[in-house]
Amino acid sequence: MIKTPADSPPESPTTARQLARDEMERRILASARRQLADVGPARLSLRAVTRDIGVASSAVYRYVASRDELITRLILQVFGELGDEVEQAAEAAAPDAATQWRTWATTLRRWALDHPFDWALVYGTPIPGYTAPQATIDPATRVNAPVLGLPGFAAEDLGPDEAETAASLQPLAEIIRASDHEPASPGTTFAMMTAWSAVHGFINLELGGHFVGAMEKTDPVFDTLLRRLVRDFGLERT
Amino acid sequence: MIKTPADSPPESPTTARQLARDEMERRILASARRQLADVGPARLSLRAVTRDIGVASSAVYRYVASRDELITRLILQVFGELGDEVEQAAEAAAPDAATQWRTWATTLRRWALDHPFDWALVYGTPIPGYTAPQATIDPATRVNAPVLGLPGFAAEDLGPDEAETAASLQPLAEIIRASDHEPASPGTTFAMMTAWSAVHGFINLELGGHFVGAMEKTDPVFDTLLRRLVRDFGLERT
DNA sequence: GTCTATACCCCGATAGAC
DNA sequence: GTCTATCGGGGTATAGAC
Repeated sequence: MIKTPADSPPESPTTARQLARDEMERRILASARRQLADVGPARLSLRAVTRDIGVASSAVYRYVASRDELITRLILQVFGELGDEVEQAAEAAAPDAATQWRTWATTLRRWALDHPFDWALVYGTPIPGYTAPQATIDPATRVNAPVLGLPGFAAEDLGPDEAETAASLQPLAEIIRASDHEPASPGTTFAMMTAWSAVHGFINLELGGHFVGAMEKTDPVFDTLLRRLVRDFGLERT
Repeated sequence: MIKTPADSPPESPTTARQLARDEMERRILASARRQLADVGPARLSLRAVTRDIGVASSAVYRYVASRDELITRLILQVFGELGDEVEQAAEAAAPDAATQWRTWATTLRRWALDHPFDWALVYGTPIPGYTAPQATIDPATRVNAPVLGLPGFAAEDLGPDEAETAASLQPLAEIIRASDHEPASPGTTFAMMTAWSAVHGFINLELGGHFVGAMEKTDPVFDTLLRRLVRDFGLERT
């Protein structure tokens, strides 16, 4: 893509226009993110965005088709940022399964505490009247990807009386297989869902203020929780 | 409080007025509950309530001081219903710790799945701009009360390197002590918080649709989760 | 691509007549 | 206790001029 001077003027009209468009989109999304913290996703308003960035209320429709589409783009952006975060943390951490898993969980919680409203947008109560389109699924799975294939994630197999549980977790096993990881036993998939639930539950209870009055500092308790999960799910043997 | 005929007419004016008032309050709260499912707590509207029950928009202010107060009364109502539910379930169940705890957790989840919007009001993402008053604390603790004093709730003690975790859980131990239960060790309070997190995490991930595509049936998985918690936290020995 | 203007809605809260 | 009227906001979305 080397341009000779004859090919185009130093600033081609297309490029300049595109730059302006990109900048406008950036401003819209940034303003919407700010609004998210103010009034929450359910009361996001396109007009408030236009007021915020100083354009006419109708101007925004050149960039965003509707309020719902704006929400979708916010979700994509948030999942993208959180996905980047956990990926970078995974790369920076030691490769053993125990460290990888604890890094993932602490990164998730740290990010949730630092961006509670963004977290709520994707993992909080669903927004009534809004249904996330299919396009949000892939970015969502990326957040969990770093721990999907961790070896040794299971302290024990499911018992013969837990066949129904094992069967119900087949889809997750299929996802793991499709991601080019070692096949996961029912004990593994069950352990993953359990650990996932425990982490999300702790984070959401903490964000909701439900620990106030029952817990002094939350960091050490979460840390102990992770240590137990690592031990109980056999991750420390790797 | 026996009334002779001379004391008051068959229907005293006070009583009739009070009955009408009660009925009106009932209608307001019922309509608001319906709205909760439609638009969510963030967009609850007093005007919509008045439209719904067929009175002038200003009439509602004789019964509710403000939108925030209506939300507070909804929260109190929801905690009340959920508290009744878990209490009744606890009474109907066998008294051993394992059964009591599993009953509590399954009742919680069943209620959440049956009343997802009511559940979200009290355990979902906080409503931006609204802060729950102190009066909501007691009804909230009643929901957890049935499992506060369960004996044997701890598989193991916290280690000496987990002193900070133990210290952080002191407030919970104090709550338990104040409720006339056996003193709870740090291992017990930690186990309680862990179990609580796991249950809430599962419920909220399920309600958020985050299990779709990864889990077929959720009931057996939750059941297995509870069995493991009971075993790991030493509840089955009682 | 931005603007004004517009159609047609929504809201919380209060004043004052009945 | 309920009403009408009102103040002073808010919103989605489109049409059409520039």
